[in-house]
Amino acid sequence: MNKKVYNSEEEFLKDYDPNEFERLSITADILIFSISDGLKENYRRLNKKHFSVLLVKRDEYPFKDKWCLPGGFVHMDETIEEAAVRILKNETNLSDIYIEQLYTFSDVKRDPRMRIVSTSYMSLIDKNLLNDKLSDNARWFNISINEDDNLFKVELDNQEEKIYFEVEKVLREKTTDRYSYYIRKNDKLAFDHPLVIVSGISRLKNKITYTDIVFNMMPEYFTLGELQQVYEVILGKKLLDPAFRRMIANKVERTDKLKKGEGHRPSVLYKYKSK
Amino acid sequence: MNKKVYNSEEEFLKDYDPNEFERLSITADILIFSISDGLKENYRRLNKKHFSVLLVKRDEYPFKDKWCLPGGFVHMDETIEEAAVRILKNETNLSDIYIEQLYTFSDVKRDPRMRIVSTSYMSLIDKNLLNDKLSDNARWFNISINEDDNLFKVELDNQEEKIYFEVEKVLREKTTDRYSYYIRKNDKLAFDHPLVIVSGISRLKNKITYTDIVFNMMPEYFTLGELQQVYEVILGKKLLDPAFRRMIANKVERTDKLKKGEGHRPSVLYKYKSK
DNA sequence: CTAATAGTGTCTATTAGACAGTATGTT
DNA sequence: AACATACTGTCTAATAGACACTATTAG
Repeated sequence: MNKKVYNSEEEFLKDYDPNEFERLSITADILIFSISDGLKENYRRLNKKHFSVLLVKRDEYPFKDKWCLPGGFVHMDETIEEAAVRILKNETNLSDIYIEQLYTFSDVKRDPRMRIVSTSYMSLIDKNLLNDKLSDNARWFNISINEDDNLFKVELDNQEEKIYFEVEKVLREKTTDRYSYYIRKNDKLAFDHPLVIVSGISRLKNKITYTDIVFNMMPEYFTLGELQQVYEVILGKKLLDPAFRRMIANKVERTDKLKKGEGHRPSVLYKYKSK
Repeated sequence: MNKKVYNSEEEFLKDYDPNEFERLSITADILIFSISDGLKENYRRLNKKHFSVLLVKRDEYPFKDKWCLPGGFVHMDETIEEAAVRILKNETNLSDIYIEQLYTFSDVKRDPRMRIVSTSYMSLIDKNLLNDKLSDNARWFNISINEDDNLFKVELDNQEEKIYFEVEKVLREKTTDRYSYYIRKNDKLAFDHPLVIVSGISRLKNKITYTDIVFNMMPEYFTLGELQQVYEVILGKKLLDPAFRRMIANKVERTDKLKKGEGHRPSVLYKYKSK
C-alpha cells in the first residue's frame, strides 16, 4: 500500500475516496412525552394526570405489528437533530418544540436488517397544542414505572392495549457511577426501544429538579396544583405543598385569573416566568 | 415503485437491500482527562495540580498539523463505545477505564472529506498508571477555562505550545434550558473539537458534584488536600476546608499511612470507599 | 353542611458558609 | 523559629421536611 503525498488540504480532498471507510446508516428516534388528563372520578375530584409517551404501530417489517418510537433515517443533508425535528413534525404537526439529544445506541445487532446506529432524542410537548393531528398509527400510552432493586418495571397503557417490559440497571465494575442497561422482558416493543424509554425517563426525572423544562409540557395558564401533579407523576412520589410552592416560587408568575367550577375553592392561575 | 408483500420477518430480511438508505461513516472521539502535577515552587509548597486533556497532532490530511482528540472510525463489528475503548487503549495502553458517552455531533460539514458523524466519549484516568506508554504524537495539555457571560475562553498549554479558542453558549429561544454552542475563535484545533472539549468539561464539572467519578483520576492513596485540589482545579474555584471535608467524608476511608517530608505537617492518606 | 382542594404559618432538623483556631512536620 | 499545610470546633445563615391550620367553592 503506497501512499500518495499531498501538499495541501485542497489537493487531498480532491482525491479523497469516500469509500475508504465502511459506512452505515443512522436513524433518529424520538421520545415524545406529554401529560394526559385521566377521568374525573367525581364532580369534586381533580382529574388525575398521567405521564405519557407517543408510540407508533409498525405496519412493515422488521418488527411488523410491534410498537416503536417515532423515528426514521437521517438524510445526507440534515443533522440528526434536524431529522428528529422533521419526524416530530410529521407525527404531531408541531414545530418549535423542546428537544434534546439523549444517547446514541450502536449495538451491532440492534437492527436485524443491517448495521444501523440510532441517536435518540427526547421532546416535551403540551398536548393542548395538538388539535387531533396525530398520524394514523400513533397512540399515547400512559406510563407507570416501578424501580426496585435496579429493575425498572414499566407498564404502558393506551386504554386498548397494555405493554409491559423490564429493564435492568447494572453497575459496571471498577468504574464508579456507570451503569449498563439490559432488556429483561419485552414482547411488544421493537428494537432496543425499552432502553430508550427508560433512559429518557431517567433523564427527565433528573432534569426536572434542576431546570425549568417541565413548562414545555404545561399550557400557558395553569394552577400550582396542576403543576405539582405533573411533578408528582413524573417523579413518582407525593410532594409536600409548602415545600413545592417554595421551590417553584420564582419560576412562576401569578395572574389575576382564577380557575373556577371545580367543586371546591377556586385556584389562582399562574404563568411561567423565565429568568 | 411497487412494493413486494412479505409474510414473515425472515422472508423480508432475506430480500433486504442494505443500500435502500444512504450511508455514512461514524467516528468515535475521546476526551481523555487527567490530573497533572505542576512544579514545586519551593520546598514547602505543594506542587500545583492541573486539569489536563490529551491531544494528538495530526500528521495527515485533513487538518494536517492541527491538534485533535484521539479518535477513529467505528468498525462494522463493534459498538461506538468499543471503538472508543480501542482508541483509548491504542493511545494510552490502558484498559478498564471509566468512559462515558457525551454527545453525537452531526453537522453536515463537520468533516471536509464527506459526511461523518462523530460520537464523543469522556474518560478519566489516573496518570500514574501510564508508564510512559503514550503514542508518539500525543501530548498532555493543561486546561484553563474562563466562562464569562456565556463565552467560554479556553487555553490549553503543553509547555511548548499554547492553544486558545472560544466557544459561545447561546440560549435557544422558546425552549427553556437548552443551549447551542458555537465556535467563535479557533485556529489550532481540528474539526469541531472545541465544542467537544467544552461540552466534556461542562459535563465533568456537573457530575463531579453528584457522583464519585473523581476517584477515577486519583491514585489509590491520596491526601484530602490533594483531593480538594483536584475538585478545585476542575470546578475552577476555591473550596472551604471544613465544607469540603464534610462533603467528602463518607466517600473516603482513612488509612494509617501518612504522607511525610513535605516541609509541613504530614497528611493522612485516604482511600476511596465505595458504597 | 360537606367534601375536596387552595393556600399559609411556623416549628424543627439538616445542611452550607464562614471564620478562627490548634497541630505538626521540614528546613 | 518560621512557614506552610493539616485538621477541627463552632457560630450563623439558609434550606428542607413536616404538620397543622385557615380559606373557599359547588353541590
